Amino acid sequence: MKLEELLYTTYGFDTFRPGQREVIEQVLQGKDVIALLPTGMGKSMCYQLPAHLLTGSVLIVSPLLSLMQDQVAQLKKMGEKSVVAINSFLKPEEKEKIWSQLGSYRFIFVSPEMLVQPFVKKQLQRIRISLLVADEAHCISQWGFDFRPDYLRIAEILPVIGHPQILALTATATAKVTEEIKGYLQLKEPFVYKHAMDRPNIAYDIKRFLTSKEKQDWLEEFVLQSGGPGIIYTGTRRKSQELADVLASLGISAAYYHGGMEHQDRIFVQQQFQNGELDWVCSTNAFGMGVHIADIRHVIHFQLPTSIEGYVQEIGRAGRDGKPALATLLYAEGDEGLMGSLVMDELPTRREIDELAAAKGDARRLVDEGIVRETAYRVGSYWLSRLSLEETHQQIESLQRGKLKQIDKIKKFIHFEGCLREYLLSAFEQDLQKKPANCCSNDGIDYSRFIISKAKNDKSTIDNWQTRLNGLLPLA
DNA sequence: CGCCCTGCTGGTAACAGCAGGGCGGTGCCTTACT
Repeated sequence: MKLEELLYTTYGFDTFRPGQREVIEQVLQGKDVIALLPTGMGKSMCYQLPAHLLTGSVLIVSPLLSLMQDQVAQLKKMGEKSVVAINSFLKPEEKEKIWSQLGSYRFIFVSPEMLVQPFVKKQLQRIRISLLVADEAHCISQWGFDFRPDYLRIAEILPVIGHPQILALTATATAKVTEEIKGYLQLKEPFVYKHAMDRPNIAYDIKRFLTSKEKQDWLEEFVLQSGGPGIIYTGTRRKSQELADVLASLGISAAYYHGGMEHQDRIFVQQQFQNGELDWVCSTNAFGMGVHIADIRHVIHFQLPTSIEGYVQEIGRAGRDGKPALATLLYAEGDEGLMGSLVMDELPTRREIDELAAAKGDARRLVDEGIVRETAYRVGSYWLSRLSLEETHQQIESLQRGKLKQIDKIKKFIHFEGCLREYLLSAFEQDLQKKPANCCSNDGIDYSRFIISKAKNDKSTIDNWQTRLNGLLPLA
C-alpha cells in the first residue's frame, strides 16, 4: 500500500505535513531516526503510521503519565484497540491481564522508570518489538542528568528486546542535545530530520523594571487590556497562586497550575483552559507538555526561565494557529538570584555525594533522615554505581560548569541589544532566514496587532458591545 | 533574590523583634512489615 493511501484510510488526510513523509520513509527502511518536528505538527503520526506496516509491537517511552493517557485515548478514539500504558495507575489485576497478553498490543506506552525495572524487562523480553520510540526525547538531556536519571538508562532495554530500530521525537533540540540523544539511545548513524525552528508569528518582547512591584503593576494593567488565552510562567508555586488570585480579584478569568497540586485539580485546570473557559493560567514550568491549544496569544514570563531551551519550548506554545502571538519576558533587577539558585541547586552537592558514597547499601536512609535530598539520592546513586567517587565528583563538577553556561546565556539574553530572534535561533545553531515585520522589542513591535480588547471581562458595557459588534461586522 | 521558619535575645516574665539559614521547579515510583 502506498503511504498516502494509508494516511487517508487511517487519518483521513490527503497530504503529509513537512517532515512526516521523510521521517516515516526512513523508519520503514529500518533506519534509526532523530526527528525534530515543530510542536503540534503530528509527531505521533511518525510512529503510528509505520506501526501498521511493522510486524511486532511499538514500544513508546513517554515522560508523563498524562501524556500517555492522552495518546492512549487518542488512539482508541481512532479505533485502535490494542493499546496499553504500563504505569503505576494500574491495579494488580489489570497488570496481570496485560502481562498475559502483552504481545497482542500494537502500542505499548511506558515511563523510563518502569522500563528499567527488572520485572518489566523480563516481560518485554518475551515479545517481539519492532520499534522503540523515545517521545519528547529532549527529556534525556533536560531531565536525565539532574532529575530523572532513568532517562539515561533507556538503552539498557535494547539487548533485552533484540535491538529494534529507534525513533527519537522532539520539537526542540540543540546540537548538544541531539548528540546526547544519539549517545544515550545508542543510535547507529541515525537519519536526522531538522525543521527550521523560527516561529515568524511570535514577537519576542523583553520588558525591564527596577522593582518587582513595577513589574507586577505592569502585568495587571496588561492583562486587563489584553485578550487571552495566555500563560503566565512564574518561578515558584507560591507566585503562581498569588498572581492567579490577584488577576481573579480584578475580574479576570485566571487559575493557577503547579506540580504540587492534586492530579485531579491539574487535569481540571488544563481542561478548562483547553475548552476556553479560562483566559489565563499562572503556572510554574510544570504546565505545557501535552497542552494542545492552537490560539494561545500570550506567553508571559513573570520570572526568568531556567534555560534558553526551556524558554523556547515555553514560548513555542503561543500562536500555533499561525496568527500573531506575543512572548513577553518580564525582568526586574535581582531576578537572576532565584533563577541562578534554582539551577545551581539541581545537582547533588559534594557533601551529598560523599554521604551517599559512605552509606553504601544503606543510602536510602539518608533521604528519610533528611541528610540527602530525594533527587540528589537518585542522581548521585546513578553516577556512583557507574563511576568511582573521584570520577563522580568530576562528573558533577563538569555538569555544574554546564549549568553556569546555561545561566550565563539567560543573563546575556535579558540585556542583549541585538535581534532577540537571532539570539534564540543561534542557541539552536540556526540563522534567521527572513525577519518578520513584528520581530522583537529591540527592533520595535507594533503592539496594536496583539492587544485585543476583551469582551468578556470588560467593565464598560459600551466598550463591551462595541467590541462584539466589531467582531460581528466585516472589516471596513 | 525574597520568603518563611527557627532560635536567640533581653531580663520580674512573656513574647516582640531580629538575625541567620534554608529553600524555591520540572515526575516517575512506593509489589513488605507490624
